[in-house]
Amino acid sequence: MATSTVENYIKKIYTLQFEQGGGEEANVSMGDLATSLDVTPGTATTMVKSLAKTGLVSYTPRVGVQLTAQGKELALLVLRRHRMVELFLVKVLGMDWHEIHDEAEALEHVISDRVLERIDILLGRPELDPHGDPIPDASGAIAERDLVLLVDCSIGQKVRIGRIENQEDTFLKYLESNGLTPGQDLTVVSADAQAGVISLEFGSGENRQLGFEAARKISVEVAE
Amino acid sequence: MATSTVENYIKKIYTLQFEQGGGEEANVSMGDLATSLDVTPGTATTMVKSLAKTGLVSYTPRVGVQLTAQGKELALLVLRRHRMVELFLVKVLGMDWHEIHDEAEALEHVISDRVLERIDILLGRPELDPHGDPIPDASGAIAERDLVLLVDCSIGQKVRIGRIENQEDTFLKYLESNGLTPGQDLTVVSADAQAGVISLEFGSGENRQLGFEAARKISVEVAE
DNA sequence: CCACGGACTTTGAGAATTCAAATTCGTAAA
DNA sequence: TTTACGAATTTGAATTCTCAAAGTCCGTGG
Repeated sequence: MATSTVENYIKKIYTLQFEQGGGEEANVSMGDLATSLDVTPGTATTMVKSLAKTGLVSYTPRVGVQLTAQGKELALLVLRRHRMVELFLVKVLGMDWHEIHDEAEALEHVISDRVLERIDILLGRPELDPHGDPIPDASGAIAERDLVLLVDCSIGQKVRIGRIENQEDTFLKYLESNGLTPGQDLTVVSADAQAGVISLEFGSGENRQLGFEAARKISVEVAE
Repeated sequence: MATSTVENYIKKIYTLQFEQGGGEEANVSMGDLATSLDVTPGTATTMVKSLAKTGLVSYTPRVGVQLTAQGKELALLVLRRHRMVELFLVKVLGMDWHEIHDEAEALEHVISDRVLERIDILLGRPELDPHGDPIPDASGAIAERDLVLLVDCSIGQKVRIGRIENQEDTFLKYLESNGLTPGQDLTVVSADAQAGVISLEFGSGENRQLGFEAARKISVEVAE
């Protein structure tokens, strides 16, 4: 079985390749990988070479890594465990939205299929984690969505918060206490490009202003 | 922080020293330790020497190991996590009593204090795990009980199942499907030393026979 | 067409954990 | 006492993961 370390590398390569990079074709550089895993470049190179030997990635020296089909499968499984655990911690254990990431980071490597399935049932086959990230299903499929940055929305659009791009603790805490969590429906009331402020209205009629800076950290689904 | 391996050694030394051995004074032999951890004796010796260096155990070559106060504290914390997780898996995730041990074995090393506290609250500050083993409280204290083997009980005694000494899957499965779980109240109706059979009565009036072999694997509290 | 700089790779080494095999210790029996 | 056996320890080596530092590759500016 894959060690925690291997799972972390594979997961990171996945997010770098598919969620921040250009998809199937994209190569993840050793530099980026090393930086985001907080190891030295030499360590990343060594590890990636060994991952390549086990068939989880394909590696071209001085170009980068890509996941193989097998690697992608593992990545999605780890992501599934991570996100399921996060949701579980919030929904079942009542933990705060902003304190769950590190817990999930540790738990994601030791959750068996059996436990995962139990949690999945308990939570009612959820599709999104508390950050709004999609949870791959047991076969590794992820529900695709069309997301745009809140800052790019035009006036009058009805939107639903999809995911939060920034995982900083203070930001999450702010959003949480202001009801700006994934799933929340909003209407863009106005946007002042000069002032850099966007105005939102909740279903309840309440209003809230957000700076462009913050509105760039929130992705939304636009209602048809 | 202690690695999983270190926690496993400390936990095993604890159970060997206190739960199967002679308590505070007892020395755990390298042989016993190695056997129950499924490593070679040389490995146990090496590891124990390094544990001694970190102050978790005191080690006398050719005599054995004992936990220091510090080691005992760690052992009780690990035991707390293990047992709490087991109970959690049964109570919250609805898993079967006999399939939880291995899961807990992995999870016990990655449960943070924060999560542990949440689970503790969710379960209502429980004192016993599903096998009937006491769960140390957050400060490491364990509720003491007076247990005797069911096989040693005399006729007419009212008893409550305290713990199951044998963790074999098939045995646990049998007990579970026959209602012989910790907490269950029973009366010893008769015992035939020649036949090696003991007869039990449930509160419901139902009766059940158990061989001495099995009755030696069940510990009970005797009602005053 | 070459030197530079930055990114990447290689190399040597160390920590943690393990095993197999050789050695040593202690004691119970002779 | 001396021996012999079983238990424990030591030794040498492998695995996995890591770092620091030295070496290599390659696109860019001159």
